[in-house]
Amino acid sequence: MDYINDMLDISKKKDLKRAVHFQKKLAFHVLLSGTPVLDTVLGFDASYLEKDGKEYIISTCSLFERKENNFVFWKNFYSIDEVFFPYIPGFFTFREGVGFISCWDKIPLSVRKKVSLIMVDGHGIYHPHRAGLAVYIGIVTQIPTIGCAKQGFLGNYTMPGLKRGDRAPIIFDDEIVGIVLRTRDYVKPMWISPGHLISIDSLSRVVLDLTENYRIPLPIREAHIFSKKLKNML
DNA sequence: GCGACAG
DNA sequence: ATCTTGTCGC
Ligand SMILES: [Mg+2]
Repeated sequence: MDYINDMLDISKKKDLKRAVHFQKKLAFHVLLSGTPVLDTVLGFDASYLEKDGKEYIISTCSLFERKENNFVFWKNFYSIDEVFFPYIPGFFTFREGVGFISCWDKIPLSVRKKVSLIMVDGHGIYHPHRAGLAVYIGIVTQIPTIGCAKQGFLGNYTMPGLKRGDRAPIIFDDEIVGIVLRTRDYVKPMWISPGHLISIDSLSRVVLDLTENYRIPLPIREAHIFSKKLKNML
């Protein structure tokens, strides 16, 4: 099946019935194993803008490379597209997935193939059909992907301890689908779940390695700042 | 049926 | 996500 064109078509037609079916198929192909190598990490985020009654999404991909024991900014990419699909919890892929595909297209193949991990501002398998935005991106790119959300969603979880590194499992449909992870002392935690090609056990190690002075993982934070900067320049 | 509900 | 300045607290 054509994950890209099918998703784009569903998004443009706002076809929720097909969207549900699409997500169920997506979930079937998720692989919850693997510990990604952290060489080049990509962070994805987006911001929105209204112009002449039309809504546009400003999508950004920020790349960081590991040098020794820390990550150094490499380069940014962006795209701007009109969006038709509204924000509906549980159908985020059909809104921001469109932006990701567009931005990913801007990245040269030589750069793309260096990416060893993708971090997404949203959920992975912690989703009604175990097919959040991070799952979609992971399956389309076939690169290990992690969903890093700023808020919880469905299911059950308890809040972790107050220190960086403290965590608690997220349970949905009687299964552990991710973790609530404290990335900074005394600061609101992050809700982390696998997108594709990564195990739940390796989630905390990877996310903590990419968060030091801020709550949000470095690549996602940079993508967020960059998309807003672009927006304010238009 | 009602309310909650990633960004 | 977006509309928005200063301000309080860890
Ligand atoms: Mg975002």
